[in-house]
Amino acid sequence: MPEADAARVAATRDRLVTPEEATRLAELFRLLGDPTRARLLYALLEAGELCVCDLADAVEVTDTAVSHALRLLRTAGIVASRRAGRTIYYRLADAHVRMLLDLSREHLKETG
Amino acid sequence: MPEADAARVAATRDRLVTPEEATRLAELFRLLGDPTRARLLYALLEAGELCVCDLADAVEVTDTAVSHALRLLRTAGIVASRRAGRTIYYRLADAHVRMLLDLSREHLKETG
DNA sequence: TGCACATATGAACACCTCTTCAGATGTTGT
DNA sequence: ACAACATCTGAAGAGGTGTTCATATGTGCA
Repeated sequence: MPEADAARVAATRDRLVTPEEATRLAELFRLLGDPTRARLLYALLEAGELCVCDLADAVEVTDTAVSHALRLLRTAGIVASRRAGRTIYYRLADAHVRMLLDLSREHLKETG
Repeated sequence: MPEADAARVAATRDRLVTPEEATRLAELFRLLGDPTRARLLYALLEAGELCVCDLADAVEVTDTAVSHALRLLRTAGIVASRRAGRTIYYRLADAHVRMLLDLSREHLKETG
């Protein structure tokens, strides 16, 4: 039996996905897996920051539906918000989300 | 109907993914957004290749459920299969899928 | 050919999700 | 304080989804 390589062992353990983690990952994907929410997110990817009414306009759904959708995305940490007077601006929460959206677009482009 | 920043909305809508593309992207994410399917995919990410019965064992669901899940993933081009006798081995379809699964894990790790 | 095995399929049902409607909350300007 | 505005919230119904059960297909071996 070869000697244990601590770094490699740690790296290997990192790769293991527990049922709980998989469930949380599924939850993340599930939130992206709705046409309205997906369009909202890609709108934010392009625009950087938009308020609810602009998002409703861009995606062509009622502001109520947008508000409901954004609440799910916000509580999941996928988007973040900032208040300016009575309007509230939303943006993608972090670089990982942006990369995720970009990468999946690549996938679609190359696989048809 | 709330007021909207017309110029910004127009500029965003121009570069925006089309509703059709967003719908297809949502469809992709939706398929990843189920605990059973997610666990199957991450099992394949680790193992490389597994047959239906091994997947059922690993994820602890009936092989019928696995078969149903794999059909969705297969017709969507997320997994590919190979027959060896009466057993059928499944694997992730391409590098994009692998990157998508990896990247989302990163997101979860860093955002808690 | 006949049997056991691995996987696939179709229908049915319980469960969840998204949208809509009506109304509430919080903010700005007069 | 009031009215107009932007956003949020809760409830309810239509529609979609995943699992299960029973059965079918296809493969290898005797």
